[in-house]
Amino acid sequence: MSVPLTLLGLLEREPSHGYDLKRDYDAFFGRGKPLPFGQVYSTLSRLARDGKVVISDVAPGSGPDRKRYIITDLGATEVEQWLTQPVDPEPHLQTVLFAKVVLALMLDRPAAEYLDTQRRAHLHRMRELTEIKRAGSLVDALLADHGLYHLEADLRWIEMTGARLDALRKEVRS
Amino acid sequence: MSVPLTLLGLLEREPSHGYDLKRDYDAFFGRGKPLPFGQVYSTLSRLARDGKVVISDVAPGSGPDRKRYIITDLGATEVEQWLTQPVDPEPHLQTVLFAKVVLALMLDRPAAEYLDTQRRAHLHRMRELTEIKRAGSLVDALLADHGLYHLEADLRWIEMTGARLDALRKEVRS
DNA sequence: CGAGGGTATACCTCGCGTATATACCCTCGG
DNA sequence: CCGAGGGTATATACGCGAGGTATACCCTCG
Repeated sequence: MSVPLTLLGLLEREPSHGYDLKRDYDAFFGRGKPLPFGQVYSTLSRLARDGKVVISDVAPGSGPDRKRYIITDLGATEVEQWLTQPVDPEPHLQTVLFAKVVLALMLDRPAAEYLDTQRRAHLHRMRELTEIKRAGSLVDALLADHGLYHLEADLRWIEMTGARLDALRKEVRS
Repeated sequence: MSVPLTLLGLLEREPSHGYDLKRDYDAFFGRGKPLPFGQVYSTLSRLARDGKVVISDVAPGSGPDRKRYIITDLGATEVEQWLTQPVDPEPHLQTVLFAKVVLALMLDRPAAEYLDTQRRAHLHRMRELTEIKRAGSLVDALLADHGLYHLEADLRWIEMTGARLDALRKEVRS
């Protein structure tokens, strides 16, 4: 998810310190997978080392001193480029599902059954996501839809692969 | 892509040594992203450390001595479980695309333009994948289809998100 | 005074990648 | 025909970032 750039982006809103950044990150991007503290601070120190943020001042708060980080011009440029440049769309033709199917065929396991199990797991998760979408905010709905679309994509692929298992087995066993 | 389990799976076919494993991996799963040597050997030593493979013998070949690795019962069990259990379907509602859109809205950037750029990049890659699918083997076609389905999923999401930018901005700015 | 929350650091393991070492084989110029 | 390079097979060493756990520190409040 590119934690460094996300934190830089949050810092471009306003200067902040580690703990608050973690909270903001969790609120906007965490979605059930909170950012570990260790990663916040190690990322911040790498950003500081590379001149993308600087420590503006150190203020006593409740607990250890807070270090307020400010984004630099270099950091702002980096955020700008990251936002401007598109994500590289599916650059490596690799997927765990495919690896499992190929290995199952190599090892003479029931690949069709495995695909079926996977299909059920996908359908189950789709029901969960549908519920999240129904009950949640707009953000929840958008993220749930993203998941749903991709799960549908997987399902289509599972169907197609299931229909070609015999041919695939021949290609893999050579 | 779970390199450790893929290598374990290849080792279940027959005992082998690092170099050959790398070649098999590249042939079946690499797809333009070859496995670096360093990762092969460090993964193998972790597998050995954890008792999932053992070194059966050391034989001179052309070059340094080859260490032949054999999968253990523990390792075979692990492969079995990995193949049997479905991949966890989209467990964390997180995506770089979403993060970029949210940050663009926070920072008052033209999110709609960014989405448009992303759409073009996706369409471009889809043409590439279509060509790969047309020209390649069955394996290539399956992997290309996987990519294509997921790119379509992204496109749908991009369209929907583009249509909801105003509402999303309100939710993010609060 | 002790519990709990805010805030930070230290440290560990992986994944991933580059660079280097080592041994053998082939070829080609002197 | 010999030896110096160059290619290939095989392995190790090292470096960096991601991700996560454990711990230290200090304040507040019951």
